[in-house]
Amino acid sequence: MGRASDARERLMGAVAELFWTGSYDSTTIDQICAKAGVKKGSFYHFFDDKASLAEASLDLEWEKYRPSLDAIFSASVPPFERIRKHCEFSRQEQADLKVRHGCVLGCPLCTLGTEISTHEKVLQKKVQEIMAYGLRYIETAIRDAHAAGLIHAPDARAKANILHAYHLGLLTQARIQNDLAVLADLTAATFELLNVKPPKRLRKSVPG
Amino acid sequence: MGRASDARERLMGAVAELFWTGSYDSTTIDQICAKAGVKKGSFYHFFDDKASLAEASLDLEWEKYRPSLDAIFSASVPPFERIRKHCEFSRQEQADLKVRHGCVLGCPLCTLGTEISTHEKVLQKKVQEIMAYGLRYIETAIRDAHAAGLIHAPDARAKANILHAYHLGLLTQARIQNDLAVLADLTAATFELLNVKPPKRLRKSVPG
DNA sequence: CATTTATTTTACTAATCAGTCAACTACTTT
DNA sequence: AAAGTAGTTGACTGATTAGTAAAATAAATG
Repeated sequence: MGRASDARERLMGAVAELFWTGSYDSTTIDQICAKAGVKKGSFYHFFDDKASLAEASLDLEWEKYRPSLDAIFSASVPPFERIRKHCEFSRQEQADLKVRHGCVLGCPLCTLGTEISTHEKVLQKKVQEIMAYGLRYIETAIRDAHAAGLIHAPDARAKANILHAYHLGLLTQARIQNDLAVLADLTAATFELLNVKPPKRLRKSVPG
Repeated sequence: MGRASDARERLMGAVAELFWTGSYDSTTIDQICAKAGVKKGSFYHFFDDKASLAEASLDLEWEKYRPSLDAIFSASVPPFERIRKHCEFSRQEQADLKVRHGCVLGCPLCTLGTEISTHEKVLQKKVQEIMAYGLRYIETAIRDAHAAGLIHAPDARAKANILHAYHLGLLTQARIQNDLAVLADLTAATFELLNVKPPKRLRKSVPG
């Protein structure tokens, strides 16, 4: 088996943070190595280049993030409650990041995807793939809400697309403004988009 | 007065296109010079560095873009019609870009702002400034629509923020997906967000 | 026509970059 | 303990990079 090492994992972690707190193209391999505490020779032992590392890192970060979404969007939770929790989780996450990094960082997929889409096709595809996963959680929640008669949304995919685009747009704005206040309206506006009042206050279903 | 030159303008034009079709950090000064047909010495005659050029370019591009928005959001046009035109202008613009560049490019401000916000504070501020201008057009249209009794939106700013975030989110997705189809729903969804049917088909105002 | 001013050009430096390589180390297997 | 395997290291190369500086050129002015 040879020598054991977690350098591969350290590199993936370092790059995820550097891309998020900075940008893909401004992050050099030397920087990544320094942050991970790995020498450049080792970098090239594990990865072909920056794009390969980024690809592996996206997979890993998604696997680490997935359980959170699975919990938030659990089928055992009422559909609107899922959406509310998702909004508040997202806001809280950004607040934590601001404390830790001094900046509102927004959505890492969106940030990376926007930057590299025109010139890193392999990464673009990976970003698309993971984003599609994220959309499905919302879609399912909408579909369940429709089935429960809580909302009229015969085309759950379309409705989910709207919520998702709004959510990403707001996170993007929060990053650009570097201001958490941008996210203050996230929950309320999301339910405004659904034409319902947020749950907890709402016990009466929309007439079908 | 010395020797006349449009090298300054050529540089600003080149950089605007390079940032939009690629990214800020991956664009080198040599590339910019090559595209503008300007030697590097001349570059540094006119600008201190890439960020200074970017800043000047943002101002210029905004001045070139402004008349389009002024026309679309003319007070002589009914408020919903302004919003509809804006959506369709945006979609058409992306379609033209796709023909010209082979890629859906999304919103240049958003793309640049997302990338540089954490590490180019001067540019970030400039992006914020111009984005705020864009938001005001929507805000005014919403306010006019409310005043005309077409919609119930006592907080025009908040409503405009929602439309704006959705619009940016969709453009971002269109860039990441490299797919114009993402924008197909822009107009309809925008009016769905306003809880009204799009104009032209709508002649009856919402009951107040 | 001489001077001033604005722009252009070329050649240059020094730093940084991605990527290579061969020697070296530590662990596992036989 | 010998051999094989996996990971580490540091020194290296060549290309590309941002930025400089001084001479050359072209237009405007007196």
